[in-house]
Amino acid sequence: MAATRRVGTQTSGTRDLLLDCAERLMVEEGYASVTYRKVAAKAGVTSGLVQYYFPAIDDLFVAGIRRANERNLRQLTEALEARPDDPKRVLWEYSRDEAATSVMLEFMALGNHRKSIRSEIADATNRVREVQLAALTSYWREHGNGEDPSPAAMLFLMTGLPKMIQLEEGFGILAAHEEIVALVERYLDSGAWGTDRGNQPNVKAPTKRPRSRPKG
Amino acid sequence: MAATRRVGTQTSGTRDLLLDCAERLMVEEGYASVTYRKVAAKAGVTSGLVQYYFPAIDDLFVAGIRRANERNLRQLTEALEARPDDPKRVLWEYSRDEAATSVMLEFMALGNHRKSIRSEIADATNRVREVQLAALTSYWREHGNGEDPSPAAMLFLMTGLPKMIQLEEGFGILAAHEEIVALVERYLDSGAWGTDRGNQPNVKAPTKRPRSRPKG
DNA sequence: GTCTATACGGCGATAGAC
DNA sequence: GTCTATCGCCGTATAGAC
Repeated sequence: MAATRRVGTQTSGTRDLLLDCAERLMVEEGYASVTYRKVAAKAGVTSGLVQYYFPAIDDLFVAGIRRANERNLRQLTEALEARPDDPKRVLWEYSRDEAATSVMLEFMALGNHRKSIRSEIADATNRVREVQLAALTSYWREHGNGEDPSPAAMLFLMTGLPKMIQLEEGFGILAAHEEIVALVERYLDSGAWGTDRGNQPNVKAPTKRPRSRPKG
Repeated sequence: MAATRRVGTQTSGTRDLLLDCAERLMVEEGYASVTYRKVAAKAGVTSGLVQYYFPAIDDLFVAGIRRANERNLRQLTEALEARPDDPKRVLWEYSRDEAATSVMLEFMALGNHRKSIRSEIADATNRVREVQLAALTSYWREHGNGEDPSPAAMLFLMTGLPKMIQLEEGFGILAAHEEIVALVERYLDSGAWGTDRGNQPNVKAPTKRPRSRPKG
């Protein structure tokens, strides 16, 4: 509601500038440093002006989540289209991107007790999930063998495990993360869950995961 | 360091009272409501007195994490001793406890940008993990068949999946949570990962998971 | 050792001046 | 559209009463 509000001209460069500054502050110092006063200082304006565009501080976060999610959706779609032969590997690698996950975890932490942010994250996640599930499902219809986990379960594993691993690693929690990763990658390489073709592990992709997805 | 500080007599009832009030505030309203002034009001003392026992607000959280972790460790040990025939099921059910997980997630959110809290959580988690891994490992030595995931990997799955599920559910993220749960429980019932005995799914435990572990 | 009183700067939010 | 002034709450520091 308030989140949808758009103050100023639609072409307002100021608004985008403020979002850029807020996003950089968030990445560099965490959400606790995203305050009206600090965003204003970074953008070279007064804090009142920031409040003009984002009447409540959560409006700023919600707008940031939306913008970042649009970026992610675009990138995900491209990655899926570029590699239609193995969507589950695409999702696994997509979810293992560190920058994007750390920002998502940051937002989740922030949303833990801020209703408007929490539901914005749910919406964003569900939109991404829709695309992911569609890709897995259509692949499953052609190649699935009826015994393995369903597309929805596969999706949870391919996207949930990397997030859990990164969450724990960020805290310094010891766990068999490398072993889990190796386990999944062996599974992906085996071509399981879609067995009518050999499913070579990599046509051209290296064995290393990407590390450079934009941080939003 | 500052966290180790102990002001007042060791038997100070005031200190424990303050920790109780802080914990209740945390559960009822979230960590954002755990402030010197609110804890003091709840305990019927001045905020200065709270500061006397916990010079920085994070000291209060750290002390709370420690106390809660001791409770959890005690309960986990009892549960493992009561059911030595299937430690992985004990860990699965232990990790599916909602109250304990939600408080842990609360602390993780809090620790996301508070160094002293983050490392206290890591310590607490690793201490619990040590006990869990020891139980799984000794079971694995007697019953394992050498092909399935290692004890450490099994531990990550049995404890990590429930946390991920609860994290997502708390946000309203749609995912195949029920299917994953069913999948794991079918796996547990099958007696896999320790196949020399039939491993009846339940000797006396009901199929429902516990819901009442103390919230720390 | 325990506890109170007070002050300071930073925060989100609001009302209103230009 | 832009910016200022002000409010109440926050964590923290300190001085001192009992």
